[in-house]
Amino acid sequence: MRRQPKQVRAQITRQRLMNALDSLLKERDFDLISVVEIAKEAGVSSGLLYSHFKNKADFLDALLEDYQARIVARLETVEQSDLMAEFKAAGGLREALREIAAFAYQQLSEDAHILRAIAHSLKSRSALEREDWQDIRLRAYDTIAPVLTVYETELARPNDETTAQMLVYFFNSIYLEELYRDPFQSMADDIGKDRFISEIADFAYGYLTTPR
Amino acid sequence: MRRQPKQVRAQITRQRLMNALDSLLKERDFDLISVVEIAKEAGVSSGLLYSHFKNKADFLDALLEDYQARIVARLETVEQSDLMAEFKAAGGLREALREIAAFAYQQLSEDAHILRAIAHSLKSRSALEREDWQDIRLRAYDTIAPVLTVYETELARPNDETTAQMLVYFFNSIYLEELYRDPFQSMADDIGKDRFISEIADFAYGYLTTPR
Amino acid sequence: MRRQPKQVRAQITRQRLMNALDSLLKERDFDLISVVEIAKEAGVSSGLLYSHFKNKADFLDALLEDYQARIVARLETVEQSDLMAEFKAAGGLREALREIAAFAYQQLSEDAHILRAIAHSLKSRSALEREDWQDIRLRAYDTIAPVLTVYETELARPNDETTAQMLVYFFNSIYLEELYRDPFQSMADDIGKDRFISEIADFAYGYLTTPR
Amino acid sequence: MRRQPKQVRAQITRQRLMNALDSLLKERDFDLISVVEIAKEAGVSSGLLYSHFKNKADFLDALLEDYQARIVARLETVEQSDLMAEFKAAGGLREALREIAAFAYQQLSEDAHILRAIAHSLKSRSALEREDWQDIRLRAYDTIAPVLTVYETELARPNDETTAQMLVYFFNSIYLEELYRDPFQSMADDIGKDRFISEIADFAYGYLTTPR
DNA sequence: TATGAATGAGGTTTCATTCAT
DNA sequence: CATGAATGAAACCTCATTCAT
Repeated sequence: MRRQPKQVRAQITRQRLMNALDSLLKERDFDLISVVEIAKEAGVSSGLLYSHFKNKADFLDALLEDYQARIVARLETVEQSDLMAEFKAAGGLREALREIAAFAYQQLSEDAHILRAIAHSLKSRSALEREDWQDIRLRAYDTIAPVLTVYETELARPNDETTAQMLVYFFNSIYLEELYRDPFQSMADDIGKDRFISEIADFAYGYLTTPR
Repeated sequence: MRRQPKQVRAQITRQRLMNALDSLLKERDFDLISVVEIAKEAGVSSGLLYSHFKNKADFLDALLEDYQARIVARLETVEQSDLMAEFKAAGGLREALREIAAFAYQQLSEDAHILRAIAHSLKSRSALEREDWQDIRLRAYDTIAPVLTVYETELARPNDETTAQMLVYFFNSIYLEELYRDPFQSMADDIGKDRFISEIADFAYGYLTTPR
Repeated sequence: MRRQPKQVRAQITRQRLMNALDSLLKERDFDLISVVEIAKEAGVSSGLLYSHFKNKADFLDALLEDYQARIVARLETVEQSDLMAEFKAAGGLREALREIAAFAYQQLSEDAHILRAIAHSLKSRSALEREDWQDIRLRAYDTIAPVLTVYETELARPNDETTAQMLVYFFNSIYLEELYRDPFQSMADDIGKDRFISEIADFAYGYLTTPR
Repeated sequence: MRRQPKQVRAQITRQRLMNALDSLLKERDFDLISVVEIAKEAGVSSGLLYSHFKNKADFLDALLEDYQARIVARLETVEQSDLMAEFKAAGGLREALREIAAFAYQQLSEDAHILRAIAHSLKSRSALEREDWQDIRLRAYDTIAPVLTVYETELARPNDETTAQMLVYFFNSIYLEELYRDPFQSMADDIGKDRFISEIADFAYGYLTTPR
């Protein structure tokens, strides 16, 4: 077996560590995950983590940065995707919002653990570093805005930045609470996931179609 | 069983410990607060905590139980208060919802750290013990339902349990995210607290006045 | 109810503390018994212990000294008792030794916990203080010696100090091990208490009736 | 399951920890020895103990298990050794018992601290786990029995299990008391070690040669 | 690069002892 | 005398981090 070129091998290790942490974050808070556990999950030694990252916090940062890049790429993709076309071709605003609500739910299901980690991590940071994350909110707004424009006639509210931001904020907050809440308190479990999403879409629809 | 201090001095100390924890929970998760810190904040020695509570977890439980009793009492008070009368005497549903939204925001501002601690604590508990907390959600629903009834003619949605529950859930989720989020991501800071509350009330109003 | 005279009241408390410790020593080593436990068992407050004794170790010392006085008194009593007469009037040396063995076993059953505590306590003491305990061994020898004299014709060994001391030592060691050993290793449980005592008496009998 | 160190270095450290504990047990009860002390004695940091053993109790268990294996091996060795041949070729039962008594004393001198630790440890165990230790008693009996058979004509007592067990029990109890007792109470110090052993052998000899 | 043994600071908890009441 | 709240040293244990191999 030929040895992997050093750089490539290091890249692979780095990725395995990242995946390991990502995986463990789905079940536990970052603080409750030990370096040894991450290493074991990644199938490498714990010391190796410190060849790749300055320390444990820095490791989490790296994961979050990677995620950031990925989510920006994904949002860009969405903007030009069939999905976007579908949103625009829906029967009307209500229908479009239901699709958006379902899409947002699905996206956030996948990323909830990361977003929680971000929230957690942001508490120990300077204001400066936060800007990148604020960018993402703006991007999400850029994605929603064009769809709203398509159904502008149905809107009772100005199709401005605040409106779009409130929508993004709304979906984010509701879903993150839902997804990170323990199962026994979940609305989605109480009334069914689809019904839940539909009700959430109705909040958004009602908001948009009621004059300010 | 947690022991029931008989002496006045002990009661005072117990309260100081509780207040210290309550205060620290406003800035940090329970897991990140050390017993020594709590004791220092309370102005007592660390060992003393263990004459009042079996261990650190039990200490948090005691705080949450106290809070539970307080919140139940408060909800009962609200049900018969002038506030309730005000809600019912508002100019209409929209006006009532704004008042409710403002009231809910103010209440949750005070309790957000405790509710976070509850969510955190619930993760390590049996289903049985959760029931008390579910009761509280039902109580909140009992508080909102009568107000909705007053404005029943304005509702496009059935004035049933699901509707009221969605409302409670909505306020809870949105506000908890807002209040526990770090300030740099806060909508209330971006657009102003009153405007934020007003927008949130509009989500609720739109939801209620749009046919299902 | 008239208040007890101070001195008497203090004496009673002291005795209750002593009894509490004595009682607890039957189930646990001194180190594993907390001051609070002793106080609770005695029905007094923990601080009170320190009005009567300098510290925890001093408290044990006091108990042991009391025991010492009691045992000396008891040995004196035995020397002039019917029991002694019985030993001397037994059918022969073997019979006498069986009675002595049974008596010693019964006495040590009652005192095993104290003797253990003594052994434990002696490890942290100066040689000087030990003398009192050596006295007791001599006393026990004084008790046995006259009985041996009665059956002197049966002895194959000189009726001297060493012989008597070996006997005392023998009973002490065997019984203390037996009584303090955990039940699953006990010979008395394996072959029956009476049989065990009889075998032990036979060791003594064989020892005494075999020429040096 | 205790983990099985794979690396040589780890094995050495493990042994150093074991030796350190073994050494400290010679002067103090396990409960009175702190983890920090053990680590200091072993020349390592305290935390390291926990990479080798689950906790302090588990650490003692490991030591005892190692000892158990060693003692079983040793008993097997004795059974086929020159020593055994010597016992059998002694001038007679009395001579043989003196040799056995001396041998047992020497063995127990080396192991007294461990046997004390076992006794102590057994108090917090289930009956099941004790069986291994009972095996050892039986093994000791197996070692003595063949010697007794050689001198069967001198025995006045049946050469059966009870007899052999009483002998093992006798040596164990007497010697453990003697060796663990503090020096100022020791018979061996009072009358000389060899004399003491000789007297002890005489107890055994008298027991065996006196009809039941 | 990679390993995992080793470190040591820091966390929770216990308990003998003191002291205000 | 008596109480029990309060103290603080010391115990066990965890885990991020370092470093010899």
